[in-house]
Amino acid sequence: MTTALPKPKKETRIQREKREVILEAALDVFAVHGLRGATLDKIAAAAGMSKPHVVYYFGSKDAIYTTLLESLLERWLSPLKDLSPDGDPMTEILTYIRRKLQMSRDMARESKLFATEILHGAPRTADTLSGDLKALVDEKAAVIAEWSAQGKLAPLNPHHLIFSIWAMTQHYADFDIQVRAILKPASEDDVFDEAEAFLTTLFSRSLRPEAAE
Amino acid sequence: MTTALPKPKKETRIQREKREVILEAALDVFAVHGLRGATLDKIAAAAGMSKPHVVYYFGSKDAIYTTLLESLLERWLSPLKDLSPDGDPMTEILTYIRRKLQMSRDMARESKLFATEILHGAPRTADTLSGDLKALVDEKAAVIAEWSAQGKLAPLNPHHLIFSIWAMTQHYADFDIQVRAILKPASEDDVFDEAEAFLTTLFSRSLRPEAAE
DNA sequence: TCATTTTTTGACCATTTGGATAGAAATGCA
DNA sequence: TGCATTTCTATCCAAATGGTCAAAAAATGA
Repeated sequence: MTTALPKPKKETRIQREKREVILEAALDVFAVHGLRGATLDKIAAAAGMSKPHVVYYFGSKDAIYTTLLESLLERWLSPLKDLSPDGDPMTEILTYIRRKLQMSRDMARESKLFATEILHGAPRTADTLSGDLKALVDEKAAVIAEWSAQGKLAPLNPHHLIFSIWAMTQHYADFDIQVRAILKPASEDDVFDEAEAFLTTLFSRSLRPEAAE
Repeated sequence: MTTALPKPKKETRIQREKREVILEAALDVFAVHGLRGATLDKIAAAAGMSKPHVVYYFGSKDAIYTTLLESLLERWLSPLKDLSPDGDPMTEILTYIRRKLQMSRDMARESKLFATEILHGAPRTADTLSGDLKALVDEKAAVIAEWSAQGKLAPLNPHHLIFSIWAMTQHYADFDIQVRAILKPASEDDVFDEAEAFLTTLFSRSLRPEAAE
């Protein structure tokens, strides 16, 4: 993001493209090897350019990693942001689950990137977690709690409900190796179709207002 | 590693103790930094001995990691192994969930170790996953399916049920940083007590026979 | 066109790190 | 006690790796 103060200096087309190629290649490498396991050589090879060239565009391996994390965060959280207090409660939550599962299917590398980061202590995401992310989750948890209070959903701890949706949907991306080793599915799609049916059943049974005891 | 053929050579007490100290220290380091991020120096420092000494007992960093993985696997899977076809279905499953959650509380480092391993492609666990683990899961899934067929549980894809239990319980160990950043709990225990209540409610509602639609 | 800027890389460097060597200290055993 | 084995570490080495440098090649603009 150009600070625009000394030199607005529009980013050239070639710069935008090269940075994009590097980020794409780095995502591949980081998702498989993690930050420490990824090397500039591997990233450069995956991007089809020399190592100094990669450094020329980003300055350091760490900068690539940080840039990736930041640029993905927005897209990563958008399904939760879209959960609307004005919609039908059950529909809103089931839609959120489906969209999150869809992201595990389409953005498995990104999911693994975040998972590794948090697993290793989130050294460069800690602020976001207890700042923006906490605020977002608290806001949506309040929406869900309100739905429960109005009798539109069975009562269920809303924070843990959100955690459980994260855990279960991301599981299919982060631990895909294990899931596939056990299910031995004919196609990748089978897993996600089954998962969607399972999650829909699980949560609709638990959240139907009559389900309360 | 003595091949044990020419000399059975009973392991001395000091050997057993030192190896134990090293494994304990290595678990600390691997859980935080992953295989690549962990260095022999860090492990040696954590174990309170010199680097060559660590190598003397295990031969290589990789050997320590592999030994850890193997020696933990048994304990890791024991709660699922104990799920008995002869017990009360709902009790068996809720007990399994509670024991698995207990393990996330007491063995967070081990959970992170496995998570990182699988996340990065399970290069040295792939055989176990599609062999012993698959067999175990298939066996227990069959038990659950049978319970459903007998009308003792609401029908629910048993494989995905097991996945969901893994995902949700391990989430509290693997992503503890994120969970704590959002909940800001007064004590660690609060999180797990809430989680146990949540999971019990979620699964008992979904599995009660009447819950089927 | 030709000077200037940007893009690209081969060669190189310093640090980190896994691990080997050799020998010192401790221990066990006759 | 004295020899053999085990335990332990200081030191060193080679490979891997993040990053620099100088200079070539390509693009840009007057």
